[in-house]
Amino acid sequence: MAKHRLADLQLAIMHVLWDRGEATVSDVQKALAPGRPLAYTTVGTMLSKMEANGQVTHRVDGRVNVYRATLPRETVSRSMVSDLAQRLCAGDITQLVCHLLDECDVSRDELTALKKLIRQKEQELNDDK
Amino acid sequence: MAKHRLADLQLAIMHVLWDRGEATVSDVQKALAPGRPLAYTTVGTMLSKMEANGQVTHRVDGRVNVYRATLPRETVSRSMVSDLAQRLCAGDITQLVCHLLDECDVSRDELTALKKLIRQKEQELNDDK
DNA sequence: ACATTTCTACTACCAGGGTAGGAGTCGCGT
DNA sequence: ACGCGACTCCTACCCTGGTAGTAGAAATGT
Repeated sequence: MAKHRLADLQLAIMHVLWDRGEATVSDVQKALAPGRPLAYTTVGTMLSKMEANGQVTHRVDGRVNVYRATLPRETVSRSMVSDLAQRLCAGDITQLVCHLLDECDVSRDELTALKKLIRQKEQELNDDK
Repeated sequence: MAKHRLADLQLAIMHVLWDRGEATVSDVQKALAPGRPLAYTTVGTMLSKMEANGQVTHRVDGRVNVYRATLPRETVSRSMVSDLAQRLCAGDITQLVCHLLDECDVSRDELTALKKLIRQKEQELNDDK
């Protein structure tokens, strides 16, 4: 599978696009503004570059461009996570999760959710074979 | 905590350094060669840049430079993982692990190891409060 | 009708990663 | 003594992300 490695700002923009389905430059700028105030043109430029990279497309609506992500969130997330897993610990998932649990403080609920997730995965393994 | 975001080649180099403790340019080059053949000077240049970034140091041994990572593997791993977690799903660990399990195919053993990990983490949570 | 806002499009610039060539040095084998 | 190989150092490029200014068009308010 292709590696969709998005940089910082690009990822932030994608999140906006994913959240709303479509967005204009100014939509994106406003959405990013708290925590990341950028010039209007900065956002526009980035969106153009991203279109050149094939990460987004736009359609014209009147005189504004409306952008849309070309890839679903899931695809990108998975790709980036597994990419990091490869580069960081040669695909050793256990180790990665270990770091994750160590670094961020996980709540009890999250742990419970994780356990459920794992059981589910085990189930799938059993079904497959 | 500081964000130690290492790029591709940088990470690959760090792995070599972490594995052997110390290494010369040619050590690194040779270690990288299968799968990533690079000019001797390329490796040297990168190492210099990394020294400028504070990621490695070197000591002089005779007429060769011997490089060493300034940060332990664990620190970098944790930092990069949690960094990605932030950027990708606003710190939602569960979701991240979910992607991880979906993308890479996990073995039964890994699942078992993960379960153990989680139980351990739950224990810690209990002890703390 | 004119000034103001709102957009797009184009251009520019810097930083950092990635890659490598050339110059000069030092030691070693023959 | 000399050439060769191994090294370091410096310089140079290209690409991409990130940031923004300027020009010009189009809608909008008054």
